[in-house]
Amino acid sequence: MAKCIITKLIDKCKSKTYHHGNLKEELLQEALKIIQEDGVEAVTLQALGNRLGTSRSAIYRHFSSKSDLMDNVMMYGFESFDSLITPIFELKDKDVIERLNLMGKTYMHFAIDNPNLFRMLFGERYKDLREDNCDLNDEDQANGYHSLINLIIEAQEKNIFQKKDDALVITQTVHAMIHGLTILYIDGHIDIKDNIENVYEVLFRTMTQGLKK
Amino acid sequence: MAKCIITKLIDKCKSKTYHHGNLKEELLQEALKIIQEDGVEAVTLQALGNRLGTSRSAIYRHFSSKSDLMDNVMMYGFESFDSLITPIFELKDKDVIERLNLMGKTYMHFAIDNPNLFRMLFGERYKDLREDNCDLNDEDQANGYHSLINLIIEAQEKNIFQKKDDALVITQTVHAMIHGLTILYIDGHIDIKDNIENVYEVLFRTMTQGLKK
DNA sequence: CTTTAATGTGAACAGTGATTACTTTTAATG
DNA sequence: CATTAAAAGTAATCACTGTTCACATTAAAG
Repeated sequence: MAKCIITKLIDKCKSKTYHHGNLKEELLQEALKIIQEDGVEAVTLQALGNRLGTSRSAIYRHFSSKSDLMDNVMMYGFESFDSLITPIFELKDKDVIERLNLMGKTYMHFAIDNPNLFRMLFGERYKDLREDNCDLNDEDQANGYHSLINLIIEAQEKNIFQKKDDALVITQTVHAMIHGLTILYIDGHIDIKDNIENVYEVLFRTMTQGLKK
Repeated sequence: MAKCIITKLIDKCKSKTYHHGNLKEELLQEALKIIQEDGVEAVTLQALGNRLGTSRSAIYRHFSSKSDLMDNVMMYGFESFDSLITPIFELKDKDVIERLNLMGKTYMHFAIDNPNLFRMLFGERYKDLREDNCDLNDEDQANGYHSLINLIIEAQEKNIFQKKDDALVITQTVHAMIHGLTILYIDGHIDIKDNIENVYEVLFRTMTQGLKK
């Protein structure tokens, strides 16, 4: 009798089967939500357990450590980032500068929409990950960078950008410029009262002007 | 007798007076050292206590919290950063571009020499600090930024940089570009085999070229 | 001196990630 | 179908974190 009520309560709480179905997937999604809402430091095993109706140690049935879970979260993040960026390079009807501009704007707005995730993806942590887990490096970063390099090479071949500097170095220059504005903005080092779109426009114009043939 | 030996041991350990003299100052310096050596996350009250020969709770006689201590560490960091940057703007014998170039190089090399401190100073944390503690904002950042704006204005007045865009916006553009290269490099997103000085040179040339009259 | 204020300590507390022995549920096998 | 083996979740525990508080010690002021 008593057990019946308890069981019912548990059912209500979990609102699912007792073995929770796909806890692994939900852990990743919930971690992403917490990162979005309250930042990466708010992702705690307790918080995850509370929000998913499990104990905090349940995680260790699906990930070897919290670090392991966070690494998987980052892979999700990179996929979501890539799914925005990659299609841009396929827009062959738009000219090179337009595509580059769209890439830059998309890069910045992904960061504005997902500041905490962006910091995680492009911050220091990724460096450690590269050393241990080569999957991310080869697949995700190289993928995005490869497309960007090709865009720069195309610009050089069409005599829009100068050719005296190496395409890779120019690619790094372009990335650095756009990334700098992005990270300074989301970290609050550019005053809110200034129109970020305006600063972006000046930066992008300065960049393309400076790279011209 | 026994006490004598113990006292001697304690003296040997602490190698100073029992009331430690200037623990506040040493806490700040030691925290800076730990940040330099092992990163900001290695700064722990236990670690500080061990290295200075005190208990971890001794800190609370000098700072209201660890956060408070870290804020003071940041003020030290900003001072050290400013002492490198500010003199550059006074070199009136060098032309505007030279001063700007020196500023950019100094900015980047400060970060290369003190990556963990740099991340702390120009990362997300500072945003929170600005809201609470206005001292830092008004004194440090505004100070550095003010000098840079004046340099940009000088470049505009001498017809070296274009005048159609606002000096503040150009200043933010310049900062973003140099900061972007800097942070990408120290966070390991630019391959080590590439010569960072070379990428800097291309970036700086692109920037000044793009800002020309 | 004596008193008072400043400074350092050790024990406690709640929170963190992690490990362990244990239970429950699912799935596979005879 | 019943039994067994594997998978999945839990509670207790550990070492660590920052923080607080009652207490001890030292320095300074009266």
